Parts: sequence; C-alpha cells; structure tokens
Amino acid sequence: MFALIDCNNFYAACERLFEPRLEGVPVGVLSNNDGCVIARSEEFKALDIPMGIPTHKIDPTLRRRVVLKSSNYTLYGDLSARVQQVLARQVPTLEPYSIDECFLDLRGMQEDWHALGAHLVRSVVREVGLPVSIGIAPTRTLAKLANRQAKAQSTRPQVCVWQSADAPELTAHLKRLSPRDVWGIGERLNARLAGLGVLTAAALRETPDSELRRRFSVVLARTASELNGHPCLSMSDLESPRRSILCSRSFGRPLRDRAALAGALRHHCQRAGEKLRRDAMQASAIGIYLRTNPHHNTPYHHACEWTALPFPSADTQQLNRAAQRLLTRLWQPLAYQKLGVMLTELTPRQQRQTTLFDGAEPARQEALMEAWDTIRARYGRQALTLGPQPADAAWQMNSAYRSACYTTRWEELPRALAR
DNA sequence: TCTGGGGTCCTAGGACCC
DNA sequence: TCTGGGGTCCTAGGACCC
Repeated sequence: MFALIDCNNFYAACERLFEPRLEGVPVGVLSNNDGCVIARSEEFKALDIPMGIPTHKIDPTLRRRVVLKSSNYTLYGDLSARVQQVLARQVPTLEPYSIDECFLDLRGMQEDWHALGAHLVRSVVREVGLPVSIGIAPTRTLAKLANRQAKAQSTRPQVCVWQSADAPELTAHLKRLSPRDVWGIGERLNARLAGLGVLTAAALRETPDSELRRRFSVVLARTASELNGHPCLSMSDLESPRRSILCSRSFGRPLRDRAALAGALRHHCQRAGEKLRRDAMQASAIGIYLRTNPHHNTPYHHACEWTALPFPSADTQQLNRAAQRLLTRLWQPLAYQKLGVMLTELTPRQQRQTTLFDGAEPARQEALMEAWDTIRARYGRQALTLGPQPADAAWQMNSAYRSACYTTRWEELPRALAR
C-alpha cells in the first residue's frame, strides 16, 4: 500500500500559521514578482477567482475583499521540511514529491490503515500546525485519487482508504471521474481520449493496454495499469538524481541595460553554483536564455545558447565566466523581461577527472567555494556576493506583500503578546 | 503598469555506422 | 521490374507534474 499526504492549500495555510487574523479570510498567494495568483485559501476559491489569473486582472471589487501575499519560499520550504520530519519519524519510507506532498511506501506494514492515516494527520496538525489530508491505496496513482477524495470530506481527520483496486466503491467513484482527474493526464491527453470515447477514469482503466501503447505511449499505459492496482512507478523513478538545474527570474521591470543584465546573470550563477554544491554535483554544460515579454504587443524575442565547460565544475566563478561570455554573444538592445541560467550533464562531485596540468588549482577552487558557502551560511547572503548585488537593483523582482521569515531568521521571529 | 519558477520523461526523426 | 536489415546517438518538441 502507498499513501499520499498533501498539505491543504499549503501556501495560504503557511501564511495563516503566523498571522491568525487571516483565519476565515480569503487569502491568495502570488507568484514571484507578484505576477499572478498561484495558491488560494478555500474562501478565496469560493469567490471564483481562478488559479493563475494575473494580479492586475482581478476584479477591483473582489480585490478589496481579499488579502494577497507575495510568495515566501523560505517560509514554505522550512515548514515543508518540518512536516516531512514528523512523518519520516513514523513510517519506514518517505518520498518527498513536491513542496506540499509526499508519498509513503507502506509495503511490509501490517496496519489498520484508517487508524494509521488518522494518526499521521493528527501528528502533523499537533506538531506543525498545518492541515493535511491522506489517501491510502495499492498504487501511487490511486493514492493520489484517494487523497482528493479525503479532501472532499467535511469531517476531520481527512483520511480515505481504498483497500483494493476492485473495491466496489472505488469502481463507482471512477465512473464519476474524468480521465483529467487522474495523475499524469493533462488537457491534451484528456481531449484525445475524449475523441476515442474514453470519457471516465473507469473507461480509461478498462481500455486494453495494447491499445493505449499503440495510440498513445507507454506512459499512459502505465497510468491505466496503476488505476487497475498494479504498481508501475518504482521507487527509483522518484529517487533518481537530479539531471538539470535552472535558475531564472522575471525582472521587476523591463531591462535594456547590459550591465544590469550582467548583474542579474551573476546572481543566477551564484544560486546555480550553490544548488550544485548542495547536491554534491558538478556540471559539464551551461546555457543561458534571454527573453522579452511574451504578453506585450512588441515582437517577442527569445534567445538561448549552450556551451561546454572546459571540465566539469561546481565553481561559481567558472560558471559565471562561461555565462557572461554567452551573454556577450546573445545580447541585443531590447527590453528584456527574463533571464535564466541552465546547468546540465550533472555528475557526482566524487567522479571528478583531474588533468595533467591541474596542479593545485582545483583544490584551491574547492576550498574557496567551501569558504564561500560557510561565510554566507553564517553571516547571511548579503555578506558575500559575486560582484555588487544591491537589493534595489533594477533587475530585482517585486514582492510588495511579503511575510516575514518567521522560522529561519532570528531578527524575524514572531512575537506573542500575553496579556 | 501589471502575466512564475522550477522539474521529469518519452518519441520521432535525422544523421551516422556496418 | 526489382534496391536490406540491423544498430547508435543526438536533438527538438510534446506531454506531464507541482
């Protein structure tokens, strides 16, 4: 059996945790740059403001009735880690899936599943304070559906267990669901399935495997098989090492200035290098891309170029040198809206191949990056940067409604007032 | 004025080899 | 009249997830 635990309205719930006045209020969380709505509380959903709507297109009347927050990933990431710690303590295998979800592999456990689910939900509520729901079923795909069903319950704790794929209540349930509701089926596949007369999740799982492979792909065949109770997604599918790194941001305002773009690029290279070193990886290729605003009427321009590094590296300075050369090649006098750095061909740091002419240089670079990471961890990210990176630089993103980093910065600890 | 930022996997087709 | 049967590697593009 597998379980899927999912935090309800995660970002909105995180904001509420430290700001109780938001309880019962429609809360929407905005994307980076305060661009559009990416998370909503139940009250916000009830106002029919859709997911993904650009912030400036929210009806002004509704805008006055809701609270909008800029996204605060430092806070969400820390709370996510706490939820996972609570769960990991109680089950043998936990696989993080996204910032607000994880799968539990319950194989080998002999339990009253409902009691276990209720216990896990209560422990997260008690120790972290966030509402979660849990679905338990014979495959991950079914556990995802069970979780959805749990969320629909009005009673707490929200737990849904499907003991077997043939359970009559499950079959009846699948007849009411669209294939679109199934994990792995998006708009396109749903439309193509509808064209073939496959209109429900139940119909999908009854479609012969050979038919699905022939007309679609092995991916959809696996999904159908999972709906039939045969686990097809192995542990290693989700555990496989990272294959690429992308660091990108939209700018707070259009950027023409080359020096300013170079500053943003340094910042992204710095972040990319830190991600690499945190995972003990090195990259063999680096790419950058630049684009203008696709939503404007001006002609859209998108440029992207890759280069191989002389040898695999996790050194911020080397990444930056290569990236700046690419910028020189790509830059044109245009009003850019977004810039990104991509790393690929990642390998573990231990597999480093030295060359005849290395000398002491690699060891020095490695020591330098170690000192770099230590200093930034101890004295803060502003203490040491690759070139000037002022907080008010033209390329910095907007985030006008940002909450404090309550759990990760001493100076932003929440205060409780006792009267 | 104002529209996010990450990731993964699979397939088809082209270019090449014998 | 009639032109094989195996491979590999790479890339672009499409699909999906949160």
